[in-house]
Order: sequence, then C-alpha cells, then structure tokens
Amino acid sequence: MGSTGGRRERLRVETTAEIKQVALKLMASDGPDAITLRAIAREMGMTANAIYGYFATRDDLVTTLINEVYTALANAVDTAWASAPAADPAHRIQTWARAFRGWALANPQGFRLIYGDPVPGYQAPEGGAAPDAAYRVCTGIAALADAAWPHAEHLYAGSDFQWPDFDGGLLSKVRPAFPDLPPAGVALALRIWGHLHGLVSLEIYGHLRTQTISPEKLFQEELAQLVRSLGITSEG
Amino acid sequence: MGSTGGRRERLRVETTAEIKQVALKLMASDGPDAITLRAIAREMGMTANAIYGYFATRDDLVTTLINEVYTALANAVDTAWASAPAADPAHRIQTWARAFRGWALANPQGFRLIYGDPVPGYQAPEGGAAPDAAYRVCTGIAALADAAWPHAEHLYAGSDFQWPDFDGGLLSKVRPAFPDLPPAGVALALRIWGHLHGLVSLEIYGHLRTQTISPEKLFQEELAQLVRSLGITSEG
DNA sequence: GCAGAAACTATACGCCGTGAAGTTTAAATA
DNA sequence: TATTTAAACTTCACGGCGTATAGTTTCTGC
Repeated sequence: MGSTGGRRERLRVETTAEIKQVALKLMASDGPDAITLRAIAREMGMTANAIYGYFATRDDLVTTLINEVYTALANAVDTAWASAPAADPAHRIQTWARAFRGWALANPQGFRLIYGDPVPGYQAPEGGAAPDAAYRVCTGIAALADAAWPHAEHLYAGSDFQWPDFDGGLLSKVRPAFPDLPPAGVALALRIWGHLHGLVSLEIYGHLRTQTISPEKLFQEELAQLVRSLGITSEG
Repeated sequence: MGSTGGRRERLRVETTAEIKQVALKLMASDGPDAITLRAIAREMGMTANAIYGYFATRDDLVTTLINEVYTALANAVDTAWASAPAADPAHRIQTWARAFRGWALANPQGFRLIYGDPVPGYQAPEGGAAPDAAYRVCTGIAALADAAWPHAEHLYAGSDFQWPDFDGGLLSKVRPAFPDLPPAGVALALRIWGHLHGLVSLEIYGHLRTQTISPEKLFQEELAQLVRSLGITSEG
C-alpha cells in the first residue's frame, strides 16, 4: 500500500518538485511565456506528456506556480513586517512597502505571473479559490491599514462605507483578524495598496522607464508622502 | 506611377484598415491572446501569409494596434480634460480620472494590451520609440500635476528633486509645455498617476473582485481623498 | 512469480508564426 | 495594344505549442 516514505512516493515528490523548479527557472530567465510543457520536459530529458502524470493540464501547473511564487512574495512582506517594531507604524509601513517593491524588482517575472497576464491562454480556476498566499498578502495589507487607521480615521469622517450583506471574498476571512477596522478601513487599505501596487506595477512594466527620475528615489519619496498624508509622523 | 488615390493604393489602405479592425474585434471579444494572424486571415477569407504583405511580422501588427488603442485612450482622457473648466481643478482632475477608469472598464482588453503583457511572445520595438499616444497621455498626467501643483506645492517643501542631466525620455518632450512645473512636480504627477493606475489596474485584472466593496464607490471616494490630500477643495 | 498499477513514450491532431516558392491579377510602359 | 513588372495572394513546409489516445516499460505488493 502507499505508505508514506515509499520509494515510489519519494520519486514522485521529487519529480513534481523538479518540474516546478525547472518551470520557475524558465520563467525567471525567459518570462512567463517560456513556461511550456515541452520546454520543461526537454530540460528534464523527458517527454512533454510525462508531465501529465503530475499535473492534469498546463494550467494546473501554472496555477501551482502562481501559488508558489505568491507564497514567496507573501513570505517576503510578512518577514519585513514582522521585523519592524509595531511601535513605529510609519517605519513599519515603509518597511513593508520596500519589501514589496524589492521583491518585485528581484522577481519581475514572478510579479508579472501573479499580477499580470501570466502565460498565454491561461485561465485561472474559476472556483474563485484565491490562493492561500493571496489571503496572506491581503491580510498584510489589512495590517497596514489597521496600523494606520487610528491616525487616518479623520480622513474618512464623512464617508458612509458599509459592510456588504453577502461576502464571499477574501474580506470575510481577513476581517475577523482586525476587529477594530471599520468598513472605511478597507477603503484605506485599498488606497494604500492601490498606491503601492500602482507605482511598482508601472516600474516593473517599464512605464516609468521613460521618466528619468530615479524610480528608487520616487518610491522613497512617495512612501514618505503616503505616511505623512495618513497623519503618521515619518521616521523611516 | 503611384499617385495617391489610385485604385491599388485605395485597396491597400482598405485592407490594412480591415486587418486592424478585425484584430481589434478579436481582441475585444477574446482578449489579446486572440490576435493571431491565422484567426484574422480566417475572418477575412484570406491566408495568414497574405497579412505579411501589410505588416512585416505579427509584432509589427501588434505594435500598430497598441498605438491605435493607446490613441483611443488618449482621446478619451483629453476630451474629458478639455470638457471640464480649468477654473475648477478638483472637478477637472476627477473628470480626467473618471474618464480614464471609464475607458479602461469599457475596453478592458485594450487596457491589458497597453499596460499589461500584451500578446504572447510580443516584444516591443526596442528603439524605445514610445508611441505618440504615450506622449499624449503623459502630457495629460503632467497637466493634472500642473493644475494641482499650486495647491500641493507645500507637500514637497523639503524635497530635493533635480532635473536629470541627460534626458532621453518622454519627460523632455512634455516638460516645455509646463514651464512652471518643477522637478518635484514630476513626483507629484507620478504620485497621481501611480494612484489612479494602481486602482484601475487592480480592478481590471480582477484583484479587487474579491473585495466586496464596490469598486465604483471606492474609486469615487479615492478621488475625493486624493484631491483633498492635494489641498484642493473637492466639488466633483 | 505474477497481477496490476504507475511512469513514461509514440503517434497524432489542430493550433500557432513564418520562410520560400509559385501563381494570379492589375498597373506601367513601349 | 502587347509586353513587362510588381503587387497580392496561395500553397507547402518547418518547428513550436497543448493535449488526447494508445502502447510500452518498470516498479510494487501480494
């Protein structure tokens, strides 16, 4: 029977890992487009069809890769967040943001895989099953907003955001972790998130390349501005 | 000789236009991935190779399409900008932003084509020759910043942005049109741009779908916040 | 030792971009 | 008008892709 630790099982796990690893290597060197079953198999000295023993379709493989890469991103920002003292929200938020940009610059193809059009023809699994890592990143963003909320609350004094009646999204999972965050706090979270994602996305996709101001400096300045505009004294 | 208006010339122009039109139709209905020479030719009752008489490669066609779509976007936001009175910068900026989001929502595939990974394997022409429309949109963003600058100037009091020594980007073309905009004004422009692009990009790519707050409302609120944070009294 | 499953290959189909060569058609020229 | 020429287009071919089907080898549990 299939007891754990059998030779068969071990080989299977190893081959699965190798497929993913080779795919990630191809992606890192030649972009998401290079993730093809035939190329992976070629690299491994196999036939493309052999991969079907490990992943039902190419899209399944891509979905797994997205999860994997997404997890790496989540780890990077979570680590940065945890490393900064909670007592200094400005510094903490900036640390998170720098980790996000830093990871994106170090893994531009991974960023494209997660946030852009990934592989040609790829269709995300429709179940709406967002990867665990998406939930983690979402939680991280909520944590940013939670840290900023006491300072920024006054900005949303006149707003009338409401919790939705039905809630099938990430929100319902993340919400319990931040009981003090009101509906307008989600708007705040998305504001921060949109801002950071926008800048990094423009940079990764080269739409900032034609601006000759250093993206690095611009980003730092934007962070300072962001933190200041939220009413938190900047120190980072 | 090939005088303009010859039958030959006319047919050529018409066929070229039809190729582009069919390609755009395919893109709008099935996404940028659907832009294939064979599909276009099939639709036109031709052979794929016939298209090579009009475009050197598929990437050439895609480049042309990007230009075309980009121009449509530029027209949309320019029209919106011109339609709002210069005397009310808050309203004007919001009108521009709403036009941007509105166009993106109406042409999501076009947005992906311009700002995302376009067609599988597509490589932008390396000459760095940004399309004219990119210049126009860039000018539009600069106009936003120019309108906001008098109000937002104080935010950049402590900054030391400098014009770069060498300037090969869009910046050098756009700068002369806004003589009153200092280097920090570019940072302001990119701040606004990053913010808007980030939100719209997240919405188009579905990363806001799992948030149950209405993207429409969120965007409106963000606009109000943005304008307010720039020190302009909101009226829009 | 042997049945059966798992891993893998071979073959094939239809899709793609594109190069080379051949054919039809329309314009230009003498 | 007859002939040359070039443009428009097709046909055939190659290598790439995902993947379905069927066949082959290899390992495992009884």
